[in-house]
Order: sequence, then C-alpha cells, then structure tokens
Amino acid sequence: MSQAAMNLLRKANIRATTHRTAIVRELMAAKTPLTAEMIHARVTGADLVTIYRTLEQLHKGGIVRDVRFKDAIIRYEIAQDSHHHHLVCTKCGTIDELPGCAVESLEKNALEASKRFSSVEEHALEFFGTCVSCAPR
Amino acid sequence: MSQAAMNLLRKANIRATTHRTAIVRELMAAKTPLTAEMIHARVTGADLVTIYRTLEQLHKGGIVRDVRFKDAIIRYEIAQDSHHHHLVCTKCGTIDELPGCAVESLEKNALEASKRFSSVEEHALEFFGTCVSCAPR
DNA sequence: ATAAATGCAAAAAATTTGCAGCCGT
DNA sequence: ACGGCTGCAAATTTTTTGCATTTAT
Repeated sequence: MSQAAMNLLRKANIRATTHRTAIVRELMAAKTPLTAEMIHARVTGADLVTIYRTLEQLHKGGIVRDVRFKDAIIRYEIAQDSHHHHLVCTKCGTIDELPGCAVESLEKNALEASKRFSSVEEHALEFFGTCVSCAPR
Repeated sequence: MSQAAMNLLRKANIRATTHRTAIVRELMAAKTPLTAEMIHARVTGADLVTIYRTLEQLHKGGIVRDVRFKDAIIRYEIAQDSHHHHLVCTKCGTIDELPGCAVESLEKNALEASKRFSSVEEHALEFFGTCVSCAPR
C-alpha cells in the first residue's frame, strides 16, 4: 500500500516522510486528478503548505503531472499511470478517464506546422461535455 | 477597426461601450491569447475589474473563448477565429498558433470510450515544447 | 551536527463581490 | 428616471514565501 508510494518517492530521491507518503498514497488511490485542497482534506495532520510544497517536488521529480480543466485550479495525478486524457462534465464536474491517446501524430504535425519551434515535448488535451446524469431528457 | 468590434458586441446583445469596444479591439488585434492583466495594460482608463467583468460577458456571449496553458492564468482569444490550438515554449513562453484541428475524430472516440457521458461539446488541446531561440545548440 | 521537512503567519497573485455614483437612452 | 456600466474598496481563492522549530540521517 504505502510501500508503493515510498518506492516512488525514493526513486525520485525525495525523502519518504509520513506526510509525503500519505500524499502519494492518496494520489495513487484517486480515480481522478486531485487539487491541493482535496489532498489536504484526505491527509490529516499535514498543513496545506506542506501539500503545496510536496506537490511541487513530486512534479519536479516526475512523480505527478498536472492537469488543467476549465477552472484556474491545478490538479495532479500520478505520472506513472499511462498517458491519457479526461472527459469533464461542464455541469457537475464528473470526470472520466479516457483510455490511451492518439495525439502522437498530431504532435508531429504541430511541430511541422510551426516554424518557430524545434521540439514538442508535451501536450494537454481535455474534453468537455455533459454526463448522462446531467443530460436533459 | 472598432467597427468590427462593435458589430461583434451588438450581435451578442452586449452594449458597445467605449471600454468594451476597446477590449474587443485589442483581442482582435492580438496574435496570441491575452490575460486580463495584458488587456488592462493595453486599454487605458478601464479598471481591471471592468476587464474581468467584460471578459465574463464576452465569454458568455460567445465572443471569446478561454485558453489555459501551464500557469493558473486564464487567457482569452476571439472565438470567431477558426478553431485552432497553440504551441507554447516552456522556457520563454513564446506562443505559436497552429493551423486547423484534427481532433474531431478523437472527440467522437472520447465519447465512445466513456460510458458515463452523453455528449462532448468542447475540447482543449495545447502543445508544449521548446522554441528555436530557447533550444540548446 | 547538518541539512531537510514542517507549521504558522503573512504575503502575493488572480479573481470576485458590494456598493455608490455615473452615463446613456 | 431607469437600468446598465464603471470605479473603488474590500473580500475570496489559490498559491507562494519567510522564518523559526522540529526531525531525520
């Protein structure tokens, strides 16, 4: 359980303290990306500042990646999970994780289309729609 | 010049005041999405609050769309411009606008892959890389 | 003992809200 | 005059920074 979280931390040369391990554990257990506030609510005892500082380190260490939806709040998810995208309900916020990603070729196209860039390393793709419970019928 | 801006506003039933017209004019002239702060710097006399309130209305009225990059700042661009995506330099922030979009089919795939959604109305796709001036050589 | 980790308080940055006055129709 | 538009001040929200204390190696 926590063992996997600790391994991730050690691999990134980040000391596996109690708080950090708990934070990574929550991220691993989550089915959707989490905000700092959400993690704070799930990890008792850790100050919100610690959450932010830990997330920053996890991000630099490549343990988590950041996700942006329509609000201006940063969400995080475990980066080791296979690269994927999300589908977000614009009414209730329900989040679905989509399997796989077919953007690789688009990434190549993007680079070819731009005269001013020499490489594309990353992309962010999110879908917004209406989930079945919010759909009018 | 401002005529086009006023037309856009009228079409959305938003009163074409001096500030609003100037805000839309700046957005139309910009080659990249603008933040509220950037617009504030370009439209003299208008309070930053007015910029925010205007952008909210423009967004609701379908005149602008919002764009998110890696920071937590909301950017806006004219929505009537053909749907496209951006390539952003992670080092210096240079922004390139990419022509066209081939995500339509992915959108269909997204919907098919999700059991909990009944429609996909929108997507956000941004590419992050390194521009030629930032590339090591 | 040395460097890192944490909490608390405060600051900063982005955005929103309340309210009173102004302005156009 | 009426309702919408705006500015100013203040509040909120999210995130960052400073500093002193605790903790781990």
